[in-house]
Amino acid sequence: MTRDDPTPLGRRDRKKRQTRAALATAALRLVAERGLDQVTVEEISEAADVSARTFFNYFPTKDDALVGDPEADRDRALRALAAVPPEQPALEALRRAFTEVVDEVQGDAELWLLRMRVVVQHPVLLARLVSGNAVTEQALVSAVAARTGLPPDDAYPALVVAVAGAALRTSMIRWATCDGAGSLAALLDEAFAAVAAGLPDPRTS
Amino acid sequence: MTRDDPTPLGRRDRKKRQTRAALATAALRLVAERGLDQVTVEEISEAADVSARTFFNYFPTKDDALVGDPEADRDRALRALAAVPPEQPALEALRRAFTEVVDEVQGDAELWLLRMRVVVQHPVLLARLVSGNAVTEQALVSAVAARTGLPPDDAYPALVVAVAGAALRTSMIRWATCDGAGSLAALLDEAFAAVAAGLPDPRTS
DNA sequence: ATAAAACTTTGCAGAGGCTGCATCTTTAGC
DNA sequence: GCTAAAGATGCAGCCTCTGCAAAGTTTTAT
Repeated sequence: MTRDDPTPLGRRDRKKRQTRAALATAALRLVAERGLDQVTVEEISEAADVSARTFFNYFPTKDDALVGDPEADRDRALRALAAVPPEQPALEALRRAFTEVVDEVQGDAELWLLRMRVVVQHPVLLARLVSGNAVTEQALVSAVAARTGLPPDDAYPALVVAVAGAALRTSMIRWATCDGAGSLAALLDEAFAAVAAGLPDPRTS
Repeated sequence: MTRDDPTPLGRRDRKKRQTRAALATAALRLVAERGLDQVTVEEISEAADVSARTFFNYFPTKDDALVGDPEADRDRALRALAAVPPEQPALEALRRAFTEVVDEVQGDAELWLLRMRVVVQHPVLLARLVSGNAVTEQALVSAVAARTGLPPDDAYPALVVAVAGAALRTSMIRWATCDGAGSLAALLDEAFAAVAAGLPDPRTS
């Protein structure tokens, strides 16, 4: 009758995840209430019931506690991208890869809505959210270059990835400003459709 | 025989510009040599022959000394955008606005090549370069919304602006990685043409 | 020319972000 | 249980950035 534990993690790793989550949510909650500069690391740590020093064992920066875990998202996106058959055009492949990420986001809607609210009110963080993608972006560019077989100095891979990223970003912001009403995936599809159509001026439609 | 001074600035403003430029170039040079974390504000200030305290009278942040003057670029872009007749589609209007900015960049090629080299090696700065645009972007979104007459909650303006920004960013990085060989304006036009065509997969052409 | 006004530079003190190191506690594996 | 690895904590210290007040300099008005 003993089922496989869905999480083969020991108590130690469980506690780590727990502490990390506690710090992240405490940070988001406090910053949402008071603003970025009115919250110190010490206050965040206290809210999560750990020492201030421990905070920096989990996040290299105060900001990093607010923007989530870009590495996880990157891995997810890369795996999803690799799963799309190479015959598919790059833009469509990226749309599918991002759909994966977007599903994850909508699964944690509560958390992500709070996060996006905080992020749009503090452009420094928006920057950080994008720069977390700077690493991601490079990986995606390489993947696209490989799948299209283009020479490594071609402009296309970097351009598609950057544009697709722009579509994802605006979709997420739009989703958050509507307080999560509606499907994020649908917004993303709309955005990608508009891009694939060459962004025609809507007046002339 | 007294000609009009081409710069109607007093000695005070001239010195301010001079100091600002000295700080910015010193910062870029030092960071290019040693890396972002191996340069302190005190060293930058010393290289520019002012006190460390004065540095912060010019730039709110060490990073800000490296990314240039986004406000100036924003104003230029907005003015250029306003000058494009409203019948032109939004994407084309943005292309022309950015051409203005790009001309300015290529005018200061030396400085901008150094800046881009520094920026690509420090994603945090890339972030800052983009976030300087976060303010710019909002202004551009409003301008596009106004010129297209779309409802303020429409997704289109934010999407075109973000995508156009992505095209600008990748073009500038591409230009810098080729050490400024070739015309930045030409690269930008290529990128915008690809976007306007819907980013078709280059293999199927 | 001179004095007042306006602005800049600078030093100082201090808060907060962040790191390295040593120590102590908890957990995992035997 | 015992030992070794890993995490948590405290502490000292550097750096970024800000407010304040004391110079010093440029501009303006007389």
